[in-house]
Amino acid sequence: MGAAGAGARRPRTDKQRNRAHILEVAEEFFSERGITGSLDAIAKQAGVGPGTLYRHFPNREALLAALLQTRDEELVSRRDAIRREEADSGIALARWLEAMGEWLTAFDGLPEPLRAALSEETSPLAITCQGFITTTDEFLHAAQRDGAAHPWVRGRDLFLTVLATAWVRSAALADESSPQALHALMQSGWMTPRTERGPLT
Amino acid sequence: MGAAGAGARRPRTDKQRNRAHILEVAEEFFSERGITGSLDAIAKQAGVGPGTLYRHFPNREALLAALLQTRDEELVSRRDAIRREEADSGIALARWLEAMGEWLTAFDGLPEPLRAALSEETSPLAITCQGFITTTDEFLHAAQRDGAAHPWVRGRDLFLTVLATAWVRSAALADESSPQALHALMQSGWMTPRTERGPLT
DNA sequence: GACTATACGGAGAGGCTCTCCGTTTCGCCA
DNA sequence: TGGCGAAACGGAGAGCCTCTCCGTATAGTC
Repeated sequence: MGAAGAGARRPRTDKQRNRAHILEVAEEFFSERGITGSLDAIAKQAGVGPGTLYRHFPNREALLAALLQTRDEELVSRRDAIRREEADSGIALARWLEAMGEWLTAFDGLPEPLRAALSEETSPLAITCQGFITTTDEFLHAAQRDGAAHPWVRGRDLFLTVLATAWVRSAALADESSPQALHALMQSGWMTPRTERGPLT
Repeated sequence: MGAAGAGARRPRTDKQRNRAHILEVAEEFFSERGITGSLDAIAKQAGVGPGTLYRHFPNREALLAALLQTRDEELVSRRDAIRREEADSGIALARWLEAMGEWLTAFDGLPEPLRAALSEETSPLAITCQGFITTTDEFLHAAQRDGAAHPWVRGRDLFLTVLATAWVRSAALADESSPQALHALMQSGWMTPRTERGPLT
């Protein structure tokens, strides 16, 4: 089973090698200087021509999407871990939102293209976002069933809030207590007053 | 009184005319296409050379700051109106935050440079932001005195929240009810439960 | 080892920001 | 009203970026 066609050639090894190497270099590049650096510079540092880079990844968004795929899988693992470990649905939701927030700090400037992708259909990043929203909805519905979250909140809104919070973080960092404050603000926005429930820390 | 020096020449009329005309064109340009358009295109449309534009406004941020000054004054008027008209400090704060949010939609893409300006000292936009934060603090302190706002919130955090909300709005607009939802989320973040107080609409 | 599909590389087109300097225009004063 | 010097103009162009095109090199197959 599985041989698509007898005439199909095995893909060239240099292609795969180049792709992998470009990704390595881009990962380091974006991590250190943010996602707005020059793609030609990445190609040069990877020792390939610009044409090669653009053939593998037709634009910055595509390159970014490929880089995020690995991290995306890590986030899926965290999601499963939370599901497994956390009995309290409110805390589970809080942990999931926090995990997404951390994921969004992988590269400086990451929130921007994700926001842009949300408005477009044909973006590889849009699929990632949609997955996040779906998962958020699952955690949220559980929390709402248990009365831990306001019933009028939706997963999409929570995702947007986390995204926006990640976006302001770089400005907030100038003031050391702002990140916590924003986190608290956001949390007290969706969370119901925990009168009958234990402290959430 | 006030003649700085006897040798001071009156500024050239073409200079002032050009400056005003560039601002007119830029206002329209930014309003229609967002703030990321080509500055050279603005110069061309204004009928001046690029050199002239850049002599008046050394970079995009300076041009933006000049454009915002007029609108800034309008916001100051609204602030004064709120102070004059609104007795309930909680509602006053809510109205002020809403006014800032509207102000931030003047041009598509405006939140981004403002966030960037927050991290820098030498930006003309930073002064504007600082003014907003100060005013927010005033409304907030009054609201906190009256028990309408949580005591742990700070003006800076509220400003950042409004800024972030304005930033996600373009993505949120894809879904028509998101803006309201985000607004509600944010508001229930800083507002204390209004048990003893009238409904806020 | 030859043959062909496949991928590579880099020159370069087109666009943007911003600068520099020769030329023009304006305000002042006689 | 005319001349003069300061002030402003304008556009060529340097430098950087994204992305394309096509002649050349190379991997896989037989």
